[in-house]
Amino acid sequence: MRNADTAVTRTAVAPGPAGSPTIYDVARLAGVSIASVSRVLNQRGRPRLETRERVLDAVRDLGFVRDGAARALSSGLKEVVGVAFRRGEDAGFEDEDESPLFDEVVNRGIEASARAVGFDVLISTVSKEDAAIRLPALARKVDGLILHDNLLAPAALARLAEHVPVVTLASRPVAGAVNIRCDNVGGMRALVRHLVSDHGYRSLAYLSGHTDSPDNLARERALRVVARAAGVEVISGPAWRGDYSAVGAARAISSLLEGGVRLPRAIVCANDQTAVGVMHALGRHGLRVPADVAVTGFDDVAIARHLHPPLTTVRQPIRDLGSAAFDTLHAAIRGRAVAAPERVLPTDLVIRESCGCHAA
Amino acid sequence: MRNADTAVTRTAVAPGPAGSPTIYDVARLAGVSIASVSRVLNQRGRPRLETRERVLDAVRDLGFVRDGAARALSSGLKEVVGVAFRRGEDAGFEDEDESPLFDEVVNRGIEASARAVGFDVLISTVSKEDAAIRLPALARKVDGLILHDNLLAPAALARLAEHVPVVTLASRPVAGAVNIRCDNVGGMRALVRHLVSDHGYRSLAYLSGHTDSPDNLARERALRVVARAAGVEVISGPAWRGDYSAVGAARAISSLLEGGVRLPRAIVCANDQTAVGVMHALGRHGLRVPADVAVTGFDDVAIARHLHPPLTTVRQPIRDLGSAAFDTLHAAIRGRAVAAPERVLPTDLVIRESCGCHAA
DNA sequence: CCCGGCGAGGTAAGCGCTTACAGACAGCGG
DNA sequence: CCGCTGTCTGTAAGCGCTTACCTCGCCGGG
Repeated sequence: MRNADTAVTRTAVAPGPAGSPTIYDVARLAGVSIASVSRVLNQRGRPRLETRERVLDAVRDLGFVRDGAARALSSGLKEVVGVAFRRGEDAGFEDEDESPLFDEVVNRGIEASARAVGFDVLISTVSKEDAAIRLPALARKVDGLILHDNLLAPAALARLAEHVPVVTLASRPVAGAVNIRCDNVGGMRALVRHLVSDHGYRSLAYLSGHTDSPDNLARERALRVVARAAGVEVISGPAWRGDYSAVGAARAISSLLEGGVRLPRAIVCANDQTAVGVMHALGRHGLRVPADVAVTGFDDVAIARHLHPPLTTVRQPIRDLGSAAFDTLHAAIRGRAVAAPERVLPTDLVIRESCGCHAA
Repeated sequence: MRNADTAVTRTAVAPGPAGSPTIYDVARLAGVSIASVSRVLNQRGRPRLETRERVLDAVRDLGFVRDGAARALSSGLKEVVGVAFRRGEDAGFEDEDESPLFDEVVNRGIEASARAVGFDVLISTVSKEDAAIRLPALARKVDGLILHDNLLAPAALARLAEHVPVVTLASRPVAGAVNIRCDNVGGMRALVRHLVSDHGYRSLAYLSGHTDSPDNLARERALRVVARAAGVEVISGPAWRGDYSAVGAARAISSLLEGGVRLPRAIVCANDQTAVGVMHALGRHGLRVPADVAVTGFDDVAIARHLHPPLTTVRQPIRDLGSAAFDTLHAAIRGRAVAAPERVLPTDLVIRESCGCHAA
């Protein structure tokens, strides 16, 4: 009755959009109950072959696809994970950035893994200010959350994690939330040793990323530790502050150069984008890389290989970072697995030419 | 009863995730009915001030947020739009691309507009083969779809559009689906006229994008029309086929050069990424831009301004493309508005230096 | 003093699914 | 021939919300 009723109303009122067939329509056409339809669709029980076929035929004829909201409400699984990352706090957006590169690749990793198990990805850019309001709301539209950057203070994060599985990327582990990051220390150590031992450079500078990024902090610290141990000078100061972007880096280098500051033998950049900006600015001012100043990156983004000269950098398995984040989250969504509070992915030193090495 | 029941079960069984408070919990704590809670939350009717406050207090105390699936099922609005774009058909993914730039920026425009009305964005990359299966599924998780590239054949698209509002980007209008694109012809016309009339170049080549992209086709056609009218030679051939990516373009130029082909006075690229690759390859072979060969782009992506020399290109309001797509979709979701089958956004010629002009 | 009108709030019916439970029916042994 | 088992299918409850509809209490006017 309810069934016939709605069907009538529908075709009468809205023949266009909003008129998708329901499971009742399928059941009626197939001459079975909605339970049978659901069972066939979900492969539960052992429906008779004939039943199966009738249902499948009806599904095909009607072009029926289950409604996500109804399924989610009923089964308690939305099959959607939310991914939040920071964007557009300062600055208008015209010049804001030229490279969503890193996050974008991570997201692609997330998405690939998600699709493999039938999940979709709800992308949301959030500013740090409204994270406290937006994230809980986002949480109710998804089964779990992946947070880029460290969008939430530990306390707020822990509170959120009580209600929904949460995985953070390149942040710090917090009760209830697993953190995924790469081995910054190992990578940076290998890189600096190469510059110091193999090339014999005696002065370095670190052009930083966002100062509240754990990755950035860990990288800088590792550099300093190795440099100090080797008795190598580390030039630093407020002018050496970047923001992970090429424009920001170029700006920093230009103002350094125009201020007549002495440059180190090698500039170690917080990430590849920064290195792009640095090489660009250096080039503008007539400095050659690596002859005058060596430059290195971090991440091994696709462009790194195509720069002039090719960039020596530390490879992170960026895409894997995303896959790992999703897989961990998915495990948490499924059962109550997830042992370790943190998962660290390996990094590799990739030697190309910007450090002063020659192509083979 | 149901109410008390579930509450008890919950706190007993799952104190962690999955234990979000429901509207029943709020109602009980506030000492009102669920209808009142809902009314306060949705601002319907005129609840007494005291009722309002009790509800709001309870909501705050419990940290209650409405479940998206339940809301969607009940109200018929998911407040989510799906965005699908093509990715990873050919090639593994290691070298696949270096620039999600254009689509990414469009998506940001979509997201910004979506957030303004409380919508979220479900991102999904789809290959052309499984589009026919994945898109209908995606459609049932969202209120409307935005399709980048032309993922679906017109017939399939029209069928999909019968069930859910659809907006396409840079495609062709189809019954039931609105298309959003920019004024390719106007932009290209202005660009080619500048090269021909202002600079007097007598030979051009067009380094294409994907051959099944309507944008690409329109741009090439416009170029040919203007060139022919001016009696200017257009060099072409299978070697001039790119794929919108910098690596693809660099590869094309390199093989052209190594094949000893004569280059035109100016290379008009299908998009900015292509121009990046072209300039890079040209540089590698000792050719100067624009002295030996002029190069132009299309899109005016952020890097265009920072190239060496700065790129002359045609600006598309990329972000606006996304906003317009969302706004159009949103209108369709709301009521049955949406008159025109297509919306064309303006383009502007942006003259910088790669065409041969000098900086001011 | 009673009744109609009015407005706030409660009751309950769905939204389209999944699934526990019960019914129906066939095949079998006792 | 009855009852039991084991399959398959149907019935209906419920997921957490929104909202139509109705109740209740209060007020003013007749």
